[in-house]
Amino acid sequence: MTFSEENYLKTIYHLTTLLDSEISTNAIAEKMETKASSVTDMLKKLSEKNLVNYKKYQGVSLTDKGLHSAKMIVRKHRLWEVFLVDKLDFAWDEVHDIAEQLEHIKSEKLINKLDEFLNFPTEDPHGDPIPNAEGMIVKVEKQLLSELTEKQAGVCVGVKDTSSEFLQYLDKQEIALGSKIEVMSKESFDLSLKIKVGNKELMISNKIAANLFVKKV
Amino acid sequence: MTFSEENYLKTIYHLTTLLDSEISTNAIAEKMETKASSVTDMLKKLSEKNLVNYKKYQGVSLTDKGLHSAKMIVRKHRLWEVFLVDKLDFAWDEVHDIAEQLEHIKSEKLINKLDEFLNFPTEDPHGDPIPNAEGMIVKVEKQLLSELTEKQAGVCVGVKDTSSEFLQYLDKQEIALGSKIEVMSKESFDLSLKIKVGNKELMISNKIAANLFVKKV
DNA sequence: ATAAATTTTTAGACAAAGCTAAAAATTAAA
DNA sequence: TTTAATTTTTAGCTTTGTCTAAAAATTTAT
Ligand SMILES: [Mn+2]
Ligand SMILES: [Mn+2]
Ligand SMILES: [Mn+2]
Ligand SMILES: [Mn+2]
Repeated sequence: MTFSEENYLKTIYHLTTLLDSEISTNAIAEKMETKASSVTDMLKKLSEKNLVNYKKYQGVSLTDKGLHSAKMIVRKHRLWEVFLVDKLDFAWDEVHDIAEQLEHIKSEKLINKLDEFLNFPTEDPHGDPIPNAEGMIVKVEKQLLSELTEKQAGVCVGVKDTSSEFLQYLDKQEIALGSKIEVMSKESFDLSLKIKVGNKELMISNKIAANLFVKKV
Repeated sequence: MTFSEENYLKTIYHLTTLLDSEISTNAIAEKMETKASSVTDMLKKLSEKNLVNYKKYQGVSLTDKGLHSAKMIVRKHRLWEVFLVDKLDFAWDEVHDIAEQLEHIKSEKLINKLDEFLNFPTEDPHGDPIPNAEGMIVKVEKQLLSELTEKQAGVCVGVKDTSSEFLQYLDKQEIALGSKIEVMSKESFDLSLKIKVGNKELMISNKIAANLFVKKV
């Protein structure tokens, strides 16, 4: 499988986890910053290899084989991110681009030994689940901070947006995975929140809250 | 730089360390198991980018820029090999193919952090030197076991042939980097050797001896 | 239900990197 | 020093993945 094929499969997989339905050509093109015509070409190729179910004009979905391949790529991506953060001491906002390259290294033995070396982590540095060697994923129940109501509290367990800007904002506010966050009050006008992290209080916009996953406590 | 360009540079570098002179198109083609015509195409491209000095029909050599790039690729290859053996517990005959992939990952920060994580090794699992971040190489004086005469002894410090077959043969005979090897006698007819490793004596062909580097003691 | 807007596919081109076959240059042999 | 053998380059073709522009299908609006 080429890097390009792998990137398409991964994109289709990610889009599927957001909207569980047939994925449109345009959605793929937008996410991959490429042209719809290129996507169509690739969908034909992936369909030929039985990695996707594709009927023209009807969108596309992953076959069992395609789903498994996609999960193995995601597994590699996230395990390498754990390696970079835990072992090489990278910050959580620096690892994605490198993992985009490392996820294409082909060696089952390598990834399984890496998994063992890292002590079989179930989540990556951004709180995303890591599929195991069989493709099984441990689902952690979590919700967006923006869904909590006043006086509710939760532990930060993940981020939706993984951009450097957002992650660095969280660093600046000393919000990390594991931080306990309490909703002090909610402004009905713009849905902004006053929250308490540790013993500090701060105001965050709804946009921030809608990109932080918490587990209610 | 593409994977392909990097592989050509690395090959030219390796050939240069063997025969310090202009490298021929055919030599490159043979080593890379490709066609001479493909090599010519690539040499033009590398020359255009000022990575090699190329005059047609006159062979090729690396420019300073090309030499540095080649060394950085070799550095990555060998550091990843150390990682695989020391941290992930791979055998020394299993790591080359994986390192062939990993050497193309682009991130200076990654390779320098890996270097630190591994404690700045100067040699890879096969005894080959690892260029530092500036491209400097610590040369260890070593010679082939086949060059020793009767009664001389040395410590095994490297292998010339790094094929799985050869490395596994050494494993079977319990010869590893660091093993002390003593030449008991040498057969003048075929240059085969009777050697002592640890407290075991064994016979080895000249071909074996000509692929083992030792440091005289 | 028809027209307009949007999405998706097709057709045709291009760059990268490889190949084969033929031509040109160099090197070795007679 | 010619001729023969070898090496290297050129010319032309193929595949992969991309693009633009135009055509076709689908969806939305009137
Ligand atoms: Mn990532
Ligand atoms: Mn991640
Ligand atoms: Mn190697
Ligand atoms: Mn090596």
